[in-house]
Amino acid sequence: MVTIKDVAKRAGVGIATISRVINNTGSVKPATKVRVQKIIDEMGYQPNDIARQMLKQKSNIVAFVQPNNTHFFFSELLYEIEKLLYEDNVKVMVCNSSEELEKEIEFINMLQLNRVDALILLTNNEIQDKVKPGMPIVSFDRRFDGIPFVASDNYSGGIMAADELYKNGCRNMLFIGDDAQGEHSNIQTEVSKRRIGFVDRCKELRVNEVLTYEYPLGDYLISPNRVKQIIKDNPQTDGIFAISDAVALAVIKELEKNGKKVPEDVKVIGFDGGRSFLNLGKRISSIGQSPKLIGKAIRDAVIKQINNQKVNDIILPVYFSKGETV
Amino acid sequence: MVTIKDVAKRAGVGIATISRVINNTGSVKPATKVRVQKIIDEMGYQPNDIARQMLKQKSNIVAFVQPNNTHFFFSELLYEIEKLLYEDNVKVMVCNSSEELEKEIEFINMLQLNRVDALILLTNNEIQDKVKPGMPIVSFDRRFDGIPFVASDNYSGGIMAADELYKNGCRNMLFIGDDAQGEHSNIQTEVSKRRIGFVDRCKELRVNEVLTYEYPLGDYLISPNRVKQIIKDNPQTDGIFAISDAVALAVIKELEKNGKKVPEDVKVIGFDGGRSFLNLGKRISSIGQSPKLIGKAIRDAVIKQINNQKVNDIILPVYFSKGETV
DNA sequence: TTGTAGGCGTTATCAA
DNA sequence: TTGATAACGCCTACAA
Repeated sequence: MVTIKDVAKRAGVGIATISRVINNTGSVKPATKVRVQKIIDEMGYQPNDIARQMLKQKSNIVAFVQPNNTHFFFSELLYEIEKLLYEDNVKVMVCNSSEELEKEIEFINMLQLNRVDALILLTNNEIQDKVKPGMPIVSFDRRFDGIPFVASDNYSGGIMAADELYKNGCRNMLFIGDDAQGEHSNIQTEVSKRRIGFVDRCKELRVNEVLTYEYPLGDYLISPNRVKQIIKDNPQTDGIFAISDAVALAVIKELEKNGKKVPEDVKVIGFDGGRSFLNLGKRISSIGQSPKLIGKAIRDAVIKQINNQKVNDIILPVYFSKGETV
Repeated sequence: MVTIKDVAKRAGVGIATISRVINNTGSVKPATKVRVQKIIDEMGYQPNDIARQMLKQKSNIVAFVQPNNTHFFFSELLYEIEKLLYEDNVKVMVCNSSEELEKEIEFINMLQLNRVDALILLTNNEIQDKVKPGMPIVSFDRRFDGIPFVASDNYSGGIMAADELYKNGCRNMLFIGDDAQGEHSNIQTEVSKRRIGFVDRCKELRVNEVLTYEYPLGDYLISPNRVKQIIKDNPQTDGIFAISDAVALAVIKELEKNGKKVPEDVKVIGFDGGRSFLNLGKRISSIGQSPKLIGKAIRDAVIKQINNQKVNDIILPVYFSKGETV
């Protein structure tokens, strides 16, 4: 490896001069500058980033901690964030937790180790006591004391879903989602507001009934058997709001397998925007959230955290994306 | 930040002793060890990783350079690799090139900067002169002089596709893929072997004709208009092999929109394994490649590179995944 | 305009 | 069994 010393020796100047040239700081005699630059180019010298990190005690790396990078929405979000942070010369480290608490803790610990400057955290686990106020963390879709967070307006999304179904004639509503957002769970993510908004609005609309089904966490894709049973138990249901597009998909498939037509007999709305489908069938109707907006908000929050500036929580708008299942 | 010096001072010993305790190296009197450990715990001391990197001149980070992390197969691959490298205490940095040459060059330059120890490279650009032999790079699906590479057995995949279509009665074959793999392109990726294997086999099978259509690179999803034209121009076609599942999807949709039934009138096979579809329609038939196998091969190659060991090129088997489009 | 030297937080070598 | 010290490569006062 060629170091700043090597260049200095060859150029017959002190290392400070080399430093001044590569960083374009201080004052250097133009002639010297040119000569040094030429030698730098000849030798192919590039300053060692680790040494710079050492000095600043900053890695210029941010960890993106998520359950699984193959979930399409996370991929979209990661894509936007990486693109934005590239402009800030901040790199993104992917960290898949597989929902495992221990892995999450290890990833968070990278902050103490100075391995990363900040953390973008997507988790469903109960780790409030691991994320101490003041840590350079941005949480998505989940509130922790003292940690800035970014989320979609899930509550409005729930309302929107109820309105759309109602507008299209549904009167027997059903919500289906996972237990992390359950009424009885002690974990309360922002995502639970999808259900709450939906139920609140259904009540206002005075629909005949509103059922909520919740399944154990970890089952990202609800099991077909469970769905089948729900359908069987509730033959009168004509409008379903699913907590995600993936769940909506499972529900629609099972409905059709059991002789119900979508949207004729039952209308279904998912959540995320219906983009996750390289799809040969009908397009799913969905409450959409924008990776671009969210990515921008997270990027801004991360940069502010790194610069020790105050960060405010941010809630971003959602929209209805009409497909063919309503 | 609490440093090794702070601990040493508090413990009334030299920093070397603290170092020995945290690394469990050298010899330390048991009593001292216990006492020091207690102080470490009390102070919440954790060794600064940047300082360690400084000393070893190693970051324990690998860059995963890809066109776009929302492509499902890349996501799957990244997932496997991250999981494996986690066990080696090596982190993965996501780098989206968006197929831009300049970004790829910048990412490759992170090796010189010591920002990453190695690079996993997925590219369609002509950058042979940027990846010099000996650089700690592992290339996927693309050969570069002096750079170890990993790929699926694309040629066999092409043969498999031809065989499956033939077996199911197709006699008028068509291949559709992008130009990076084109006969006339000067860029030759391993992926082009899908077409070559397909065409070779079709000739052996003496089918009536084999057409190959190729569209400009960058169009990951071929445009519907182009597909429509191809279909219109070739009404006799009864078997199509698409270079990817995404392209197969576009083709099938357009076929059905134009009154052709799949698989009754035309059979279609894609490439990647048909897993990328959270799908409401028929499952796509596809030549599959295994992210697990490929991930393992890449991880091994990366670790060997970091340890300056010789790495051999690796070709991994593909398989036929039957869906409902053949 | 330039060079010298100190320091960032470790680990490793060498004496004691 | 220990501690002082010299790296690792860079930036930045401070002095010249």
